[in-house]
Amino acid sequence: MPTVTVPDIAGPRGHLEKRVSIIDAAACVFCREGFGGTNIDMIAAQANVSRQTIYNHHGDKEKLFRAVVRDVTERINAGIFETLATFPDKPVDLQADLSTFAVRLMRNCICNRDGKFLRKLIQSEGDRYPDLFADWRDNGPARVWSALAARLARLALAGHLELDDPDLAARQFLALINADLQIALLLGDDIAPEELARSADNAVRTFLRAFARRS
Amino acid sequence: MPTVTVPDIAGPRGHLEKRVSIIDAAACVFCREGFGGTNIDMIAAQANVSRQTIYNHHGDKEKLFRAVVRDVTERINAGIFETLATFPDKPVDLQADLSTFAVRLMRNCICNRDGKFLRKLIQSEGDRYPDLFADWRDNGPARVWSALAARLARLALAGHLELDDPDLAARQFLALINADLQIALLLGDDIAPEELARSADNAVRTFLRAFARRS
DNA sequence: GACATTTTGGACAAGCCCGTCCAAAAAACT
DNA sequence: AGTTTTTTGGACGGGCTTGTCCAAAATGTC
Repeated sequence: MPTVTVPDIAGPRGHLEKRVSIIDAAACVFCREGFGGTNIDMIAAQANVSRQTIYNHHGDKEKLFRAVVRDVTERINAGIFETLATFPDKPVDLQADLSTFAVRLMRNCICNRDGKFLRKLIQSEGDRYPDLFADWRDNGPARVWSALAARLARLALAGHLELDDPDLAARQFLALINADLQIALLLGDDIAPEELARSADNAVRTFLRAFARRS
Repeated sequence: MPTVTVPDIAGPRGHLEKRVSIIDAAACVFCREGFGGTNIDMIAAQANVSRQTIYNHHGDKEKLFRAVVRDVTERINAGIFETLATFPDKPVDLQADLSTFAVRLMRNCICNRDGKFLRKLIQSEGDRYPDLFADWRDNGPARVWSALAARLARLALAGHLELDDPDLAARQFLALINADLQIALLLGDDIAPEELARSADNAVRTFLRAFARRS
């Protein structure tokens, strides 16, 4: 009986190393070329692996794609909540503390490779594979917003902010952070650290103009 | 000598009707499927035209794509500046006037089919055809920002706003407008008018909290 | 060193799609 | 009606890609 290499979630028992190397390379190529523009040979070359090995591990172009998406979304979600944990609950200098927090959020979650990939993928393949992103759609942004909203509400309770609607404030905080970077993000350029800092500073200044407690 | 149908900008003298019908259908399909995922037969079917006719008119898949992009960007730019002309220079009720202006901007320029298409295309094919969007990149957002900034500066001069940096304010105005709609825009959902109005209202309220002249 | 598992590279069939050619039909024009 | 232009549909070659098969090589395990 031919040992069919079942692409289980746990993996057969093949070398994990190759497995992740393939997913990594696939993410890279899929992101650059899109699903339709990618062919397996590109991925094989990028991963330094024979084409057959890819089929052994993942069985199918679409299955591979799904595996990549799962991988990326998980990593992104983890990164976001990790960064949210560094929110300045006891701020010394509200402007400065929120600003560095914003920079962290951008750097770790939005401007990095995974963030770029997810945005691109959701927009280009979102309607073709609705189920693929359904999970992210339901559990991604909404949970981030409410987590951030909770932190902002605490700041309001502590007397630092004046908020009517913490959820709205959270969304607007994130929107302002993106204000100066939208085109760069759209075009996929990378962003210099100073630019990032400047943009976060602008965002937080406006945010506080709107929501800081009037003295 | 075989009359080579040159795909000049002015068109040979073939039926304009077919010409635009093709470009329209192509925009539709390219938007849905991406460049790589589109095949000419889909476009032919959608346009009720034989495949050969498409080749007669536009000669090439890539040329057709470029024509579509040119078409869409032109229409978008025109729409934006048309809408910018309706900016409330003499506001009666600042909140209400800016809010309806924001709604117009969203409806006419960002949430419509062309807006969706351009965003999707820039993100998915932006790096493969850099020259295609170079024009938009240089003349699109920057000019919109400065036009909007000029309008905001006028409001400031008239005593309605307090602005340090009108350009920054313009970017942040646009960012706030998008705050509540980001996911819907990313996923390509259409947005109910009431939702649009509510979101514009939220954005303008926060914008004015930050920038309205302190009484 | 012997055995089991994985990986490799290359060959291969099947399918898809682009772009071309062509002759017949339709439409537009005079 | 007669002529010119455009459109149509179908056939076709060539290229590329996916996924499979297989035997040889590499790698790891006991």
